[in-house]
Amino acid sequence: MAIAKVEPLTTARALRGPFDYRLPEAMEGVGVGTVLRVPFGPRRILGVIVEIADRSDLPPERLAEPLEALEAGATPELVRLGLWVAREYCSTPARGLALVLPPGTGRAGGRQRPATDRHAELTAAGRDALHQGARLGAKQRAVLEGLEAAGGSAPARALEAASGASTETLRRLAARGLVELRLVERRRRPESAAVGAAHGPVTLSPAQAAAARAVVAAMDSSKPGELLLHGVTGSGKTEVYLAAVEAALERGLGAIVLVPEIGLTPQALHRFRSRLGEDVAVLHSGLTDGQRFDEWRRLRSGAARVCVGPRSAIFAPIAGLGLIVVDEEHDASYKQESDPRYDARDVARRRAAAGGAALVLGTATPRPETWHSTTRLTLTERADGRPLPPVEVLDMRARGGSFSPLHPRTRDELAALGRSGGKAIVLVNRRGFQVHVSCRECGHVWSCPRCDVSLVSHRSPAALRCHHCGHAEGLPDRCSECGSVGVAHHGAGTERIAELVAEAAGGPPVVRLDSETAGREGHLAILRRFHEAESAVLVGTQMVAKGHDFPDVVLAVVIDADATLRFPDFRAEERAFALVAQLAGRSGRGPGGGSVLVQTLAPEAPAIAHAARHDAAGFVSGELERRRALRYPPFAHLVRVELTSQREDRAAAEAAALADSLRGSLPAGTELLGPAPRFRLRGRHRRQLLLKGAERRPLVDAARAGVDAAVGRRLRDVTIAVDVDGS
DNA sequence: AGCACGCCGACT
DNA sequence: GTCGGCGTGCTC
Repeated sequence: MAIAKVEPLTTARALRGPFDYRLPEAMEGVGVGTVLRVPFGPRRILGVIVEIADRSDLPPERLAEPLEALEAGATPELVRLGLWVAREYCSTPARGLALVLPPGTGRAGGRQRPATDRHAELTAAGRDALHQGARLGAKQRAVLEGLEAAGGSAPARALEAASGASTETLRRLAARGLVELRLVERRRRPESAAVGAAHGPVTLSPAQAAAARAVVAAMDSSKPGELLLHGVTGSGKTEVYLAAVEAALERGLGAIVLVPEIGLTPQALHRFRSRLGEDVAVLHSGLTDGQRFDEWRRLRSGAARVCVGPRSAIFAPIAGLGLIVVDEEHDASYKQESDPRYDARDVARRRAAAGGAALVLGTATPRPETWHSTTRLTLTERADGRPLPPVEVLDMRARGGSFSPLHPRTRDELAALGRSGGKAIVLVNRRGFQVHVSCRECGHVWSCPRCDVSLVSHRSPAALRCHHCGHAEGLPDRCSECGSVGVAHHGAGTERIAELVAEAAGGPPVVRLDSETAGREGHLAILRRFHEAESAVLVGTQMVAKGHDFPDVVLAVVIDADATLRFPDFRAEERAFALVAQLAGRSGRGPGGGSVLVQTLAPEAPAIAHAARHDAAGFVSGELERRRALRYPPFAHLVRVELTSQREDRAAAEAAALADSLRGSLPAGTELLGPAPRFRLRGRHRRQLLLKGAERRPLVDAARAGVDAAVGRRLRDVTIAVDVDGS
């Protein structure tokens, strides 16, 4: 008797599967990864088969049979991967498995099915009727003629439109056996950018060709391993990926290409599509549910063998993977910030190792961890042969009473741009440039009612907004505490910087790109506006430094480059370095060359100084020394356990209880820090515990044991999430 | 998580 | 007497 071990798809931490079900003989094609609808107590729920066994520990009379098997499910390999994610990040099997199932599975009303069109097909009898003068109505004749002209088969909708016939006409013809009506699957195809001529492979430079050969050699070896493709901005890493993906396809293997969330522009997609055609499927948040489901199925069935997408595309259902590429591997969007808090780069490493695929991590600004542990391939030149632009560091300290956020050199360069044309990008490091509002009389600061942060002042539309939860309220005209009418604004926001930039540059239009304008107009529409302008300045936050390539940018400016450094985060240094280096790489990609200005209060900080010299190797080796000295990853590991609740006392009590139970079972050499309060977010009070130790495995095991014990005590209204080596 | 069961107080 | 509060246990 076949027994299916089924993990129920509920969000509950307390529900511990798997549960055994008896598989009836009649249920065919069922195996590990199949999604079943099963009776569960008085309810019916969905579950995933995680194992097929030939016996159960339970007496047969207690076993129930599944009600139904869903058509689309995951592969056994992906079930293992999903369960691994659940364990590794101390989540639940259901949440790990949800990542590898068809999109929408288990969500209320989210279950997708293929879209179909009714098609009519001319039968032999229909052809005879048409030519041998059978009795036919005018509309019936028109339909049959239309069908014959279309080669014998056509969508019913088109026939009806062309002949003026109704659905009823077709149904009558079908009843007489003159046509056959069938449902034909229709693919809901994601939109692609305007299609130009499919450009074939470009000629690779010697360095690109050598890198591609190394990737292919790895793919062909019995133990492919991992490679870091460290190429300066503009060195043509994408061409190396494309060559490697083509090699994988030639070998009958599949590939996954991960890109940062914001990097998945239609242009980037189009490049893969025009080169690899229908072999490419895309999975990203901009698709409709139907499109996502159809793309998933194309991968599952093998109709597409390459998946391009953000973080979650690491779970693409591709059998026979030969290659995984992580483009811009330093990008923070590879980390999921909700439970399970997985890191797609670590999942990629796991999947590549388990499936015998090669892993390529590409970037101009490698993370210290990757640099430390991965064989390097290097592209030192830009693909067009142009030099990297010179970077000038502007010291913003002690500027003789001038408090303009723009350095005089910045103003001069913008003015020069205004006179001679061309484009500039100005990156406003958001963290240093938010405007908060306080009372001049009593010092009252306007803050979010649901989060413990100050509200940020916006001018158009005028409002105070919370950047964490989206709360918005009108600008105050008097203090809610003391009634004073003196309300002070502190700091200069992106709006203010954009005004100052427009002033300095004179003529050219200023295009603002931040989360606010992107939400209103759309990120791509704004970039397009900038792209199409003759001369313009793009002013905005982090997103101006990502995922695009404008050849006519001659000036890049970073405002307050070190703001990132002033935050207590062990990744602050690498983030500041990447930010400046990535933005610097946007300038001077055209014949006119370019320059970069970096405004900072910390010109000597290693992250700034190395970025100014385009010296990634120097930065990373120094940063690794610092990490070693301070015992940070990759030389030690951090596991963060976060407890949240609407009720502060519950969060505090559970955090204290969890700390107690952890203290009793900590591996030797492990530190436990906390519980520490974290600022309230979206109305939820938070407490955090931090485990620090030399080895990752015992830390994760201890955290999981602690979480399981807490669940055993009943968490009620407290939720727990575990973050491994995050920040 | 749901849902049933059961054991207690405060209403018609 | 019984309606309903939520603490406890169970789901193959």
